[in-house]
Amino acid sequence: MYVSPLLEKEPSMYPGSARPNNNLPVQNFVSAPAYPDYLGYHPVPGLDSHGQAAPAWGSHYGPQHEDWSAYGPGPSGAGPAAHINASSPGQGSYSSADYSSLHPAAAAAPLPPVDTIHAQQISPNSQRHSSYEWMRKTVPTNTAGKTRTKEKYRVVYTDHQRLELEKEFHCNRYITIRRKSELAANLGLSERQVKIWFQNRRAKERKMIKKKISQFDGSGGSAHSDSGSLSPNELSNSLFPPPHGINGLQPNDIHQVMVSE
DNA sequence: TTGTGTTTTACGACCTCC
DNA sequence: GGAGGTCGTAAAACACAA
Repeated sequence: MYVSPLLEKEPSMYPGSARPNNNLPVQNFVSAPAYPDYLGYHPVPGLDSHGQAAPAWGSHYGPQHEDWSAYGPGPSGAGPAAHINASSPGQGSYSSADYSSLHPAAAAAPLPPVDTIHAQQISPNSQRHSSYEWMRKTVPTNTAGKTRTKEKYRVVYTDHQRLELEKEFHCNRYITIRRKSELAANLGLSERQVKIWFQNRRAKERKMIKKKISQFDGSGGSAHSDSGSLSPNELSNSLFPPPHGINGLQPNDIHQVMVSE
């Protein structure tokens, strides 16, 4: 089973969904290859003993999405994030400058060389890291995971939690029951939280696709012809079809079967 | 410092599938 | 009926401009 080496180091980091003190040893993220660009994240087949080896991005879910580019430019050096990134090379930004789901060719292109990734990762380009500031340490003052129905409206997930969730999302848009359990256990989140995170993450992706499409439409770009008469939702669904068979095989499982054979 | 806009968690309503 | 899906929304967290 895939357990991040990082997670193994902190199996009980966060009881419940509690926001831990931000004394997270994020420096340890060096083992997370480098996420300046999720194109650079290739799931290692051996990482997941139950065959969760992530498929090539586009195999089941279509090409990667432009939103990965949103993870860059990362807080690499400036601003409040600097203090952690300086010591956590593995926590670079998720920048993917050229990446766009609307450009399948980009997804089909070979992965950028490591040097490129590294160059992006350490790029000082950090003018706007607001939206993706999650790479940095954030507010720590929560106690145990509290929700709207409890004492506190919401918690802020740690960088570590988000990173691992993003990694999983990068591999698979839809998480399997097993992986959900594993992630929840490893990250100190509830399975419900993991599920909702994925739901929200997909929603975010759809939103970004929609936005992208509207931009194309607005600019009268020829790209419109590619999606033809597809609505944003249709396009999104065609790229990332929802799984069928909730408790049965999901796309991930199907892939697992294919891989294992 | 404050106002504003965006992003992030979390939930409810409703739907589909088994 | 229960699980998970999307969609819409609330509100906290956050960044940034004035």
